Amino acid sequence: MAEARIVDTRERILDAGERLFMVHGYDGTSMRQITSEAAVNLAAVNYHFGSKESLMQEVFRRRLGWLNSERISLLNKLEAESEGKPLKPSQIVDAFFGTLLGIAADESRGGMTFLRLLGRTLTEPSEFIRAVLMDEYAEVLERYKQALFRALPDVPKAEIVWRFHFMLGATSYAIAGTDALRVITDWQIEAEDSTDRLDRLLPRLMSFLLGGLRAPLPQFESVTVDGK
Amino acid sequence: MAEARIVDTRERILDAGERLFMVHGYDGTSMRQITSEAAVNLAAVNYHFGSKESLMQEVFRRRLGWLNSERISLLNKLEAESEGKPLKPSQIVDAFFGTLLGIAADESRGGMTFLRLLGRTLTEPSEFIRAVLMDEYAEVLERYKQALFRALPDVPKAEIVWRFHFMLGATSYAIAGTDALRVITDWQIEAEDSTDRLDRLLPRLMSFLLGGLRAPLPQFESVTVDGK
DNA sequence: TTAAGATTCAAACGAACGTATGAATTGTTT
DNA sequence: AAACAATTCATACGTTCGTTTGAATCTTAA
Repeated sequence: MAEARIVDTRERILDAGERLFMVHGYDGTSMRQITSEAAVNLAAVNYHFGSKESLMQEVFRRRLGWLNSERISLLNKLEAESEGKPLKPSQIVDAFFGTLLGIAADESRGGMTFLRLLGRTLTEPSEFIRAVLMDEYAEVLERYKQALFRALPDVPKAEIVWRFHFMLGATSYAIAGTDALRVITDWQIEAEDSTDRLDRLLPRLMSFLLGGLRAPLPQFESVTVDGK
Repeated sequence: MAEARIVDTRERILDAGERLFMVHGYDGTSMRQITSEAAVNLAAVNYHFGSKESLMQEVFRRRLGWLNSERISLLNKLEAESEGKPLKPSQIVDAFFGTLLGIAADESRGGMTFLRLLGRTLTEPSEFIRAVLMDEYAEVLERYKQALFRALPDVPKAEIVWRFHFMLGATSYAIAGTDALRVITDWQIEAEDSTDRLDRLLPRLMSFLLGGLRAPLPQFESVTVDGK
């Protein structure tokens, strides 16, 4: 069976690349590491994907395609059910970030490995990676932005955009930095095993995000660094 | 004057490294790029710093030393003034994140360049970089964590730790990703010039962070993705 | 069974990497 | 001015990088 072999090789490369890019970053990962971990020949990456950059693109495309179409159809469903009335902010936030966090427990969608790769990549403004993310994300972000505008008609649009931005940051960091911060500090987050921690991350994060989204609007006059 | 020359060379290297590490990351930046931008000889980095890794360490140490001692003394001052009573959460958040954001407008402390480097580095779990950050950050994080515990005696400590974590993420992303997200989407955040945007970032972020910090506690039972 | 196509393989390519060296230059001290 | 130390410089070292190549192997189909 030729197809099985091809798929195996391609997917083994994608899996290895996903994991290694997550741990060491794009520039910190070599083709030899990838092909070695995937147990394929060095030339296989260039044969199947063309180049290292194309491999990175495919690593993202494989996961983001599903994630974002899921987000879109979830939003469509919510809006269909609401019959023209604005959605609740919590519904929107839940749909966007809940779908994302749901990947953590689903190894077939990339699991924590892909989530952490995505989290760290959002702060790496490498030119071609930004292009890939922009390509995959533009439509989804626009749809959710508009939904939030309708859900919060009294909040200035600029403020909503910023707070969406902050929510993305808190989330991406909550995922990507989970281990990093635990090492940076020696915080003992009580005795939660890792599945417990994961189960509880979503409600914890959601409370935080909604609290931030619905916070009182800032006052811009006479603001100083020391808060006086 | 020999000293002036030494300092010039060292600082030019540090400045160039800071900027290039911010743009391209550690692995994506070569010594030849750094020495070329700094207009010094290729061997100067190894002469003055010993290695590329040591240079990276020094780039952080140069800025984090001041930042964190500032944070500590600010907290000391606040606690001295409060005469044993717990601080207000907003004071603590202001002291920690306000000091950080204050760097943005202060070129002599690194400005936006260093802030964005710091932001993107927190999601890069490279071994030796983590060690540097841990070294510089451990004391400050512990002090502020304890202050938050006292300020919010009714909130479980694990919850506070998580929310501090989320706040760090929102902030780091707000800084590091400012341009990235503006490119990912084509959001027009009205007609604010960049200094206006910077002036308003702090109050905007602070409102969001405090809203998240003081949000209702999450309910862990029967939580589903769609929030029903 | 055999020809054609798809995939894997070992080996090599030039380029760029971080680092080291020893001579040349500059600055300081006597 | 001479001796000494500190710094800069051009150059080269050995490695590793991403990519390419052409032969070998495997799969599919006539």
